[in-house]
Order: sequence, then structure tokens, then C-alpha cells
Amino acid sequence: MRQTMKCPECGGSNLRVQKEKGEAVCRDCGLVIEDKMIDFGQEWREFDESDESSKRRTGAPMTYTKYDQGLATDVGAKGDIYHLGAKGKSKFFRLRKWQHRISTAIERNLKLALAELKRVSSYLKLPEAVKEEAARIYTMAVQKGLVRGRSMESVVAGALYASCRRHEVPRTLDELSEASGIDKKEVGRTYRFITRELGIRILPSNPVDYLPRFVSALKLSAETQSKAVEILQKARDAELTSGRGPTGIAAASLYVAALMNNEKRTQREVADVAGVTEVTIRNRYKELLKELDLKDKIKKGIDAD
DNA sequence: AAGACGAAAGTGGTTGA
DNA sequence: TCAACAACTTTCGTCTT
Repeated sequence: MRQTMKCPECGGSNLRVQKEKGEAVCRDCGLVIEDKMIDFGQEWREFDESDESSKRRTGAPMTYTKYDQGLATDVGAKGDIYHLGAKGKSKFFRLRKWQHRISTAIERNLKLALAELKRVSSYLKLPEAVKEEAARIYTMAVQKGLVRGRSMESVVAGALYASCRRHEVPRTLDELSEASGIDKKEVGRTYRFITRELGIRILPSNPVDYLPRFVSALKLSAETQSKAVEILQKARDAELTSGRGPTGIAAASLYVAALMNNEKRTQREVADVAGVTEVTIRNRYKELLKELDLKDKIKKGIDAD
């Protein structure tokens, strides 16, 4: 899942990762890429007593899906209060008041946003790593003041979309839009905005990544799926993929692959699960036939029936 | 009757002056 | 900031099975 990182400044892949500082530095130009990388390694492990205690930590691992990254201590769990005398009680209330005061607007916003984030990502059945990344992106967006003038929900949706793309488990804008209740255009807009402002580099999404979901939604066979992958490969070599919407290309090759394997689906069906129109499928499909000489193969498949 | 096909006009985003 | 432009959509009429 880990993608090879390249330096956005000089393009070199000569990066030195420093886990303990949580950053990656480009050896070629010295640029610091990330100063808030997520460390998935176990860091609370102990080897023996001679280990430097500096590496030892207690408590749960940090996580960005808690608004304070899991670090806060709450004053105010009910029940504790009954052990206290009168003096203790007033101290307790004073502390609680302060905690309330300290929690700034930003923190309250984060708390709300992360609840929304959890809701949407569980609706879309997104993996934990994607949630983490999205939460991190959102946190950074808040710190940079990018939420101003935008609804919290739309920024959450944008962060999730970006995170999905980064982890190569793409969801379409339509799906995100449906799950979050945000207008599709708005999701796209904030997505572009925050990725640009935060300098998050997104690789152009690969049509192949969409196939598994489309295949299962259409109940097609695994053979058809690998056939579609094959077609996509050729399409890329013929340079049919650049500039086109990846979902359209994925849908078209899946449509062709289904025809070849006698698992015909209508253009309408394929179009629906892919979130494109029949027309787009037709256009891509036409190009595929013309450029890749697949026509004979389809005929053969039908004749062999 | 349903699906496939294609033309024409419209939409939102990108690019280059 | 504006206009040209490509990709994609919507709509609708025609052809095929």
C-alpha cells in the first residue's frame, strides 16, 4: 500500500525518512516533505531493561481520528466526584470550567468534523488507514484556516476523497456526494482547493482501481475482470487513457470484456454502477474497438456460443 | 419493446493570453 | 479576467434485435 515517494521539488526519489522526527527529507534538494507522517509502527515496545527509557511511552497510540489525537485528559468523568470533600469538589468544578474554556472553537469544530468523517466513511466502508489520512488532512486544513467560508461537511468530504485517491481505493465523486449529502460539484471544488493549498500530490487515478467494485456490483466473473485489466493495459499503451475520465474508461473496458466472455450487460447497467452515461461508454467503447482490433475477438466470442 | 447508436446542444473545468 | 477548448452529460430521434 505504501507508494514510492518522490520529491515534489526536484523529482528525485532519493528520500531519507526519519521515523523518530516524523519527516522525510530529500537528499537532493533538502526539502522537508512531510513533518506529520503517520507512523504505523509499534512504538511502545520494550526490549530489555537496558533500552533507553526515552523510547518508552505509555498510553494508547496516537490517532488523528480523535480530535485531540487521543492525548487529552478529561476532567469530569461522573462518579469520581463522590470521593471528594467540599474542597475537592470546588477544585473539580474549577478545573472543569477551565477545560471547557480551553477547548477552543477549533477543537470543537474538529470534534464535530471527525464524527461526520466517521459517519461518512463507515457508510462507504472505507478502511481504517483511509480514515486516518482523511482526518489528518482535515486537521491540517483547519490549522491552515481553509475551512473558513466552506461548510465543515464539504471539507470532510473533500478530505475523504483525497484520502481515497491517495490510498488507491477510489470512490467516485458521486458516491462521496451521496454519502455526505454534499453537492457533487462542491465536493470536487473543496477537494481541489484543499489539495492545492496543502500541496498534497495525488497521482492520477488509475482506471484499474475501479474495476473490482464495478465487477462485483455487476456480478461479473473474475475472468471478465482480468480481461478488462488486459484491455485497459492495451488502451493505455495506445494512449487512449490520458485526459479521459478514468471511470468512463474502466466502464467501457468492462463492457467490452463482458461481451467477450458472453456475460453481456447492457450499457445502461454498466453506466449506472460506474456513474457515467451510456454515451460516454459508447464513445470509449468505439475507440477501444477501433484502436485495439478487438472486433474480431468479440465476434469469435459470440460465434463460439 | 428494449437496447444500441449517434447527433446536437448544454455544462463545468482547464488553459493560455 | 475572459475566451477558447476538451470531456462529459442530457435529450431525442432512428435503427436493430
